[in-house]
Amino acid sequence: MTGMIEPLQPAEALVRLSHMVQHVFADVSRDHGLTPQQTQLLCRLVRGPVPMGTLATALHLERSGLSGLVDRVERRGLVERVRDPHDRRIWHAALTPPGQTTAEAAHQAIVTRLDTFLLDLAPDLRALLGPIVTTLLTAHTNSTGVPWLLPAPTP
Amino acid sequence: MTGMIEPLQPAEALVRLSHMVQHVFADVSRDHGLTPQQTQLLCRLVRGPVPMGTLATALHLERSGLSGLVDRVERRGLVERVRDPHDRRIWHAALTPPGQTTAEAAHQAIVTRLDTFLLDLAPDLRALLGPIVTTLLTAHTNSTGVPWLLPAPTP
DNA sequence: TATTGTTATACTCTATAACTATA
DNA sequence: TATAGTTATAGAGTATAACAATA
Repeated sequence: MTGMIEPLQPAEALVRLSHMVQHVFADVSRDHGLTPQQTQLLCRLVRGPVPMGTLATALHLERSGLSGLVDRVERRGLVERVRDPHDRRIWHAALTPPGQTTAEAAHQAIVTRLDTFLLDLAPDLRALLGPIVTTLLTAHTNSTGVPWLLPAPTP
Repeated sequence: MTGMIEPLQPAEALVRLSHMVQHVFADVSRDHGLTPQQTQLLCRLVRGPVPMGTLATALHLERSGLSGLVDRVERRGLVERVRDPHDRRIWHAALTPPGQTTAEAAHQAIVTRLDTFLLDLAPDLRALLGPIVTTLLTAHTNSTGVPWLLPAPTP
Protein backbone atom coordinates (compact mmCIF):
# COMPACT_ATOMS: atom_id res chain seq x y z
CA MET A 1 0.00 0.00 0.00
CA THR A 2 3.04 2.27 -0.31
CA GLY A 3 2.27 5.64 -1.87
CA MET A 4 -1.37 5.56 -0.87
CA ILE A 5 -2.77 8.84 0.32
CA GLU A 6 -4.97 8.60 3.36
CA PRO A 7 -8.46 10.07 3.12
CA LEU A 8 -8.64 13.49 4.76
CA GLN A 9 -11.15 14.19 7.49
CA PRO A 10 -12.97 17.50 6.89
CA ALA A 11 -11.23 19.40 9.70
CA GLU A 12 -7.81 18.18 8.64
CA ALA A 13 -8.63 19.12 5.06
CA LEU A 14 -9.22 22.71 6.17
CA VAL A 15 -5.90 22.81 7.99
CA ARG A 16 -3.94 21.42 5.04
CA LEU A 17 -5.60 23.85 2.68
CA SER A 18 -4.85 26.75 4.98
CA HIS A 19 -1.24 25.67 5.20
CA MET A 20 -0.91 25.71 1.42
CA VAL A 21 -2.55 29.14 1.15
CA GLN A 22 -0.18 30.51 3.79
CA HIS A 23 2.82 29.25 1.81
CA VAL A 24 1.49 30.86 -1.36
CA PHE A 25 1.04 34.06 0.59
CA ALA A 26 4.58 33.87 1.96
CA ASP A 27 6.13 33.11 -1.43
CA VAL A 28 4.27 35.88 -3.24
CA SER A 29 5.08 38.33 -0.46
CA ARG A 30 8.75 37.57 -0.72
CA ASP A 31 8.62 38.01 -4.51
CA HIS A 32 7.24 41.51 -3.94
CA GLY A 33 9.64 42.44 -1.15
CA LEU A 34 6.94 42.30 1.51
CA THR A 35 6.32 40.30 4.64
CA PRO A 36 3.09 38.25 4.68
CA GLN A 37 1.59 40.66 7.21
CA GLN A 38 2.42 43.64 5.06
CA THR A 39 0.79 41.94 2.07
CA GLN A 40 -2.30 41.22 4.11
CA LEU A 41 -2.45 44.84 5.22
CA LEU A 42 -2.03 46.21 1.70
CA CYS A 43 -4.70 43.88 0.31
CA ARG A 44 -7.13 45.08 2.98
CA LEU A 45 -6.74 48.63 1.71
CA VAL A 46 -7.28 48.09 -2.03
CA ARG A 47 -10.92 49.14 -1.83
CA GLY A 48 -10.16 52.35 0.03
CA PRO A 49 -8.86 53.84 3.30
CA VAL A 50 -9.75 52.08 6.55
CA PRO A 51 -9.66 53.50 10.11
CA MET A 52 -6.82 52.10 12.19
CA GLY A 53 -9.14 50.59 14.76
CA THR A 54 -11.23 48.78 12.16
CA LEU A 55 -8.08 47.55 10.51
CA ALA A 56 -6.65 46.22 13.76
CA THR A 57 -9.83 44.24 14.39
CA ALA A 58 -9.94 42.93 10.84
CA LEU A 59 -6.31 41.79 10.99
CA HIS A 60 -6.65 40.24 14.45
CA LEU A 61 -4.05 42.64 15.87
CA GLU A 62 -3.78 44.89 18.89
CA ARG A 63 -3.91 48.55 17.94
CA SER A 64 -0.31 48.98 19.02
CA GLY A 65 0.80 46.18 16.75
CA LEU A 66 -1.02 47.66 13.80
CA SER A 67 0.60 50.99 14.56
CA GLY A 68 4.05 49.49 14.03
CA LEU A 69 2.98 47.55 10.97
CA VAL A 70 1.65 50.71 9.35
CA ASP A 71 4.80 52.59 10.40
CA ARG A 72 6.97 50.17 8.47
CA VAL A 73 4.98 50.26 5.22
CA GLU A 74 4.55 54.03 5.56
CA ARG A 75 8.32 54.39 5.84
CA ARG A 76 8.55 52.61 2.49
CA GLY A 77 6.02 54.96 0.92
CA LEU A 78 3.31 52.35 0.35
CA VAL A 79 0.77 53.66 2.85
CA GLU A 80 -0.08 57.00 4.41
CA ARG A 81 -2.19 58.08 7.37
CA VAL A 82 -5.14 60.36 6.62
CA ARG A 83 -7.12 62.18 9.27
CA ASP A 84 -10.86 61.60 9.47
CA PRO A 85 -12.73 64.80 8.59
CA HIS A 86 -15.51 64.25 11.13
CA ASP A 87 -13.69 62.78 14.16
CA ARG A 88 -10.20 64.09 14.71
CA ARG A 89 -9.29 61.13 16.91
CA ILE A 90 -9.51 58.77 13.93
CA TRP A 91 -6.75 58.15 11.40
CA HIS A 92 -7.31 56.14 8.24
CA ALA A 93 -4.63 54.01 6.63
CA ALA A 94 -4.63 54.61 2.86
CA LEU A 95 -2.58 53.26 -0.03
CA THR A 96 -0.31 55.68 -1.86
CA PRO A 97 -0.17 55.29 -5.67
CA PRO A 98 2.90 53.00 -5.42
CA GLY A 99 1.14 51.14 -2.62
CA GLN A 100 -1.93 50.66 -4.78
CA THR A 101 0.22 49.26 -7.58
CA THR A 102 2.05 46.90 -5.24
CA ALA A 103 -1.16 45.78 -3.53
CA GLU A 104 -2.90 44.99 -6.79
CA ALA A 105 0.15 43.17 -8.16
CA ALA A 106 0.47 41.02 -5.04
CA HIS A 107 -3.27 40.32 -4.99
CA GLN A 108 -3.21 39.27 -8.62
CA ALA A 109 -0.16 37.07 -8.08
CA ILE A 110 -1.89 35.28 -5.21
CA VAL A 111 -5.04 34.66 -7.24
CA THR A 112 -2.97 33.44 -10.17
CA ARG A 113 -1.01 31.02 -8.01
CA LEU A 114 -4.14 29.68 -6.37
CA ASP A 115 -5.80 29.27 -9.75
CA THR A 116 -3.07 26.83 -10.77
CA PHE A 117 -4.33 24.61 -7.96
CA LEU A 118 -7.98 25.20 -8.81
CA LEU A 119 -7.45 24.08 -12.41
CA ASP A 120 -7.08 20.50 -11.15
CA LEU A 121 -10.62 20.60 -9.86
CA ALA A 122 -13.58 19.63 -12.05
CA PRO A 123 -15.57 22.78 -12.93
CA ASP A 124 -18.66 21.66 -11.02
CA LEU A 125 -16.59 21.10 -7.87
CA ARG A 126 -14.78 24.38 -8.36
CA ALA A 127 -18.13 26.12 -8.56
CA LEU A 128 -19.08 24.58 -5.21
CA LEU A 129 -16.14 26.16 -3.42
CA GLY A 130 -17.68 29.63 -3.10
CA PRO A 131 -20.99 28.39 -1.71
CA ILE A 132 -19.26 25.94 0.63
CA VAL A 133 -17.07 28.64 2.14
CA THR A 134 -19.98 31.05 2.34
CA THR A 135 -21.95 28.43 4.26
CA LEU A 136 -19.02 27.69 6.55
CA LEU A 137 -18.32 31.30 7.46
CA THR A 138 -21.81 32.78 7.56
CA ALA A 139 -23.33 32.85 11.03
CA HIS A 140 -19.91 32.73 12.68
CA THR A 141 -17.79 35.56 14.04
CA ASN A 142 -14.18 35.78 15.05
CA SER A 143 -13.15 36.02 18.68
CA THR A 144 -13.89 39.75 18.76
CA GLY A 145 -17.40 39.35 17.38
CA VAL A 146 -16.67 40.43 13.82
CA PRO A 147 -18.46 38.28 11.22
CA TRP A 148 -16.18 36.35 8.88
CA LEU A 149 -18.17 37.26 5.81
CA LEU A 150 -19.19 40.84 5.18
CA PRO A 151 -17.12 43.87 4.45
CA ALA A 152 -13.56 42.54 4.28
CA PRO A 153 -12.03 42.81 0.81
CA THR A 154 -9.56 39.98 1.03
CA PRO A 155 -7.00 38.54 0.40
CA MET B 1 -29.50 45.28 -1.43
CA THR B 2 -27.96 46.04 1.96
CA GLY B 3 -26.79 42.96 3.81
CA MET B 4 -26.28 40.92 0.68
CA ILE B 5 -23.19 38.80 0.66
CA GLU B 6 -21.25 38.86 -2.58
CA PRO B 7 -20.54 35.52 -4.23
CA LEU B 8 -16.99 34.35 -3.56
CA GLN B 9 -14.68 33.53 -6.42
CA PRO B 10 -12.86 30.23 -5.81
CA ALA B 11 -9.45 31.77 -5.11
CA GLU B 12 -10.91 34.31 -2.73
CA ALA B 13 -12.83 31.53 -1.01
CA LEU B 14 -9.55 29.74 -0.29
CA VAL B 15 -8.05 32.91 1.18
CA ARG B 16 -11.04 33.60 3.43
CA LEU B 17 -11.09 30.03 4.62
CA SER B 18 -7.38 30.12 5.37
CA HIS B 19 -7.84 33.34 7.30
CA MET B 20 -10.47 31.73 9.51
CA VAL B 21 -8.34 28.64 10.12
CA GLN B 22 -5.40 30.85 11.11
CA HIS B 23 -7.57 32.65 13.65
CA VAL B 24 -8.74 29.35 15.11
CA PHE B 25 -5.12 28.29 15.32
CA ALA B 26 -4.15 31.54 17.05
CA ASP B 27 -7.03 31.38 19.54
CA VAL B 28 -6.43 27.74 20.46
CA SER B 29 -2.70 28.35 20.77
CA ARG B 30 -3.28 31.20 23.17
CA ASP B 31 -5.64 29.02 25.22
CA HIS B 32 -2.82 26.50 25.60
CA GLY B 33 -0.10 29.04 26.34
CA LEU B 34 1.57 28.53 22.98
CA THR B 35 2.33 30.66 19.96
CA PRO B 36 0.81 29.51 16.66
CA GLN B 37 4.23 28.44 15.41
CA GLN B 38 4.86 26.41 18.54
CA THR B 39 1.49 24.69 18.10
CA GLN B 40 2.32 23.92 14.50
CA LEU B 41 5.67 22.47 15.56
CA LEU B 42 4.16 20.32 18.30
CA CYS B 43 1.44 19.00 16.00
CA ARG B 44 4.10 17.98 13.47
CA LEU B 45 5.73 15.78 16.11
CA VAL B 46 2.69 13.86 17.37
CA ARG B 47 3.46 10.87 15.15
CA GLY B 48 7.06 10.65 16.27
CA PRO B 49 10.48 12.38 16.22
CA VAL B 50 11.49 14.27 13.10
CA PRO B 51 15.01 15.34 12.01
CA MET B 52 15.59 19.09 12.31
CA GLY B 53 16.24 19.51 8.61
CA THR B 54 13.05 17.70 7.59
CA LEU B 55 11.12 19.73 10.12
CA ALA B 56 12.50 23.01 8.82
CA THR B 57 11.44 22.13 5.29
CA ALA B 58 8.00 21.00 6.43
CA LEU B 59 7.43 24.20 8.39
CA HIS B 60 8.78 26.43 5.63
CA LEU B 61 11.54 27.71 7.87
CA GLU B 62 15.29 28.20 7.57
CA ARG B 63 17.21 25.73 9.73
CA SER B 64 18.43 28.59 11.92
CA GLY B 65 14.87 29.70 12.58
CA LEU B 66 13.78 26.22 13.50
CA SER B 67 16.75 25.98 15.85
CA GLY B 68 15.42 28.91 17.87
CA LEU B 69 11.84 27.68 17.75
CA VAL B 70 12.89 24.31 19.13
CA ASP B 71 15.07 26.05 21.75
CA ARG B 72 12.05 27.85 23.14
CA VAL B 73 9.78 24.83 23.44
CA GLU B 74 12.67 22.74 24.72
CA ARG B 75 13.25 25.34 27.45
CA ARG B 76 9.64 24.75 28.49
CA GLY B 77 10.11 21.00 28.62
CA LEU B 78 7.77 20.18 25.73
CA VAL B 79 10.37 18.96 23.24
CA GLU B 80 13.81 17.40 23.41
CA ARG B 81 16.59 16.82 20.91
CA VAL B 82 17.59 13.21 20.25
CA ARG B 83 20.68 12.18 18.34
CA ASP B 84 20.27 9.98 15.28
CA PRO B 85 21.86 6.56 15.91
CA HIS B 86 23.13 6.18 12.34
CA ASP B 87 24.28 9.68 11.39
CA ARG B 88 25.74 11.71 14.21
CA ARG B 89 25.20 14.98 12.34
CA ILE B 90 21.45 14.57 12.62
CA TRP B 91 19.33 15.57 15.61
CA HIS B 92 15.65 14.68 15.89
CA ALA B 93 13.10 16.85 17.64
CA ALA B 94 10.88 14.71 19.84
CA LEU B 95 7.94 15.41 22.14
CA THR B 96 8.43 14.84 25.85
CA PRO B 97 5.48 13.26 27.71
CA PRO B 98 4.14 16.72 28.70
CA GLY B 99 4.72 17.85 25.13
CA GLN B 100 2.75 14.89 23.80
CA THR B 101 -0.14 15.76 26.11
CA THR B 102 -0.10 19.41 25.11
CA ALA B 103 0.20 18.60 21.41
CA GLU B 104 -2.74 16.20 21.47
CA ALA B 105 -4.89 18.61 23.47
CA ALA B 106 -4.20 21.48 21.09
CA HIS B 107 -4.81 19.28 18.06
CA GLN B 108 -8.11 18.10 19.48
CA ALA B 109 -9.17 21.65 20.34
CA ILE B 110 -8.49 22.79 16.79
CA VAL B 111 -10.48 19.93 15.29
CA THR B 112 -13.34 20.59 17.70
CA ARG B 113 -13.42 24.30 16.85
CA LEU B 114 -13.36 23.62 13.13
CA ASP B 115 -16.12 21.04 13.50
CA THR B 116 -18.44 23.75 14.80
CA PHE B 117 -18.06 25.40 11.40
CA LEU B 118 -18.41 22.13 9.51
CA LEU B 119 -21.72 21.37 11.20
CA ASP B 120 -23.33 24.13 9.12
CA LEU B 121 -22.49 22.21 5.97
CA ALA B 122 -24.87 19.62 4.52
CA PRO B 123 -23.38 16.13 5.06
CA ASP B 124 -22.95 15.48 1.35
CA LEU B 125 -21.00 18.73 0.92
CA ARG B 126 -18.96 18.02 4.04
CA ALA B 127 -18.02 14.66 2.58
CA LEU B 128 -16.78 16.40 -0.55
CA LEU B 129 -14.26 18.48 1.37
CA GLY B 130 -11.67 15.73 1.79
CA PRO B 131 -11.71 14.72 -1.88
CA ILE B 132 -11.68 18.36 -3.02
CA VAL B 133 -8.61 19.18 -0.95
CA THR B 134 -6.90 15.96 -1.98
CA THR B 135 -7.46 16.88 -5.62
CA LEU B 136 -6.21 20.42 -5.06
CA LEU B 137 -3.01 19.44 -3.31
CA THR B 138 -2.05 16.26 -5.14
CA ALA B 139 0.42 16.81 -7.97
CA HIS B 140 1.65 20.06 -6.42
CA THR B 141 4.69 20.72 -4.27
CA ASN B 142 5.72 23.63 -2.13
CA SER B 143 8.51 25.97 -3.15
CA THR B 144 11.16 23.52 -1.93
CA GLY B 145 9.77 20.61 -3.89
CA VAL B 146 8.02 18.84 -1.01
CA PRO B 147 4.59 17.48 -1.99
CA TRP B 148 1.66 18.96 -0.10
CA LEU B 149 0.02 15.62 0.49
CA LEU B 150 2.03 12.75 1.81
CA PRO B 151 3.71 12.26 5.12
CA ALA B 152 2.81 15.42 7.02
CA PRO B 153 0.67 14.69 10.08
CA THR B 154 -1.10 18.01 10.33
CA PRO B 155 -2.45 20.22 11.78
C1' DT C 1 34.50 18.60 0.31
C1' DA C 2 29.52 18.35 1.38
C1' DT C 3 25.92 18.16 4.84
C1' DT C 4 23.62 19.02 9.43
C1' DG C 5 22.83 21.97 12.71
C1' DT C 6 24.01 26.16 15.66
C1' DT C 7 25.37 31.00 16.66
C1' DA C 8 25.46 35.96 15.60
C1' DT C 9 23.02 39.70 13.89
C1' DA C 10 19.33 42.43 12.37
C1' DC C 11 14.76 43.20 11.53
C1' DT C 12 9.73 42.18 11.82
C1' DC C 13 5.75 40.77 14.44
C1' DT C 14 2.93 40.72 18.62
C1' DA C 15 1.11 41.63 23.34
C1' DT C 16 0.79 44.50 27.61
C1' DA C 17 0.89 48.74 29.83
C1' DA C 18 1.34 53.63 30.05
C1' DC C 19 0.64 57.74 27.56
C1' DT C 20 -1.47 61.76 24.36
C1' DA C 21 -5.10 63.86 21.88
C1' DT C 22 -9.85 64.30 20.95
C1' DA C 23 -14.82 63.59 21.97
C1' DT D 1 -14.90 60.13 31.50
C1' DA D 2 -14.48 57.33 27.29
C1' DT D 3 -12.37 56.42 22.84
C1' DA D 4 -8.60 56.40 19.02
C1' DG D 5 -4.19 56.00 18.44
C1' DT D 6 0.86 56.00 19.78
C1' DT D 7 5.08 54.90 22.46
C1' DA D 8 7.85 51.86 25.44
C1' DT D 9 9.23 47.47 26.40
C1' DA D 10 9.87 42.65 26.03
C1' DG D 11 9.70 38.46 23.85
C1' DA D 12 8.90 35.57 19.67
C1' DG D 13 9.53 34.70 14.70
C1' DT D 14 12.44 34.95 10.43
C1' DA D 15 16.34 35.51 7.06
C1' DT D 16 21.37 35.86 6.02
C1' DA D 17 25.93 34.81 6.93
C1' DA D 18 29.60 32.69 9.43
C1' DC D 19 30.77 28.74 12.10
C1' DA D 20 31.42 23.69 14.28
C1' DA D 21 30.88 18.85 13.93
C1' DT D 22 30.30 14.85 11.23
C1' DA D 23 30.16 12.28 6.81
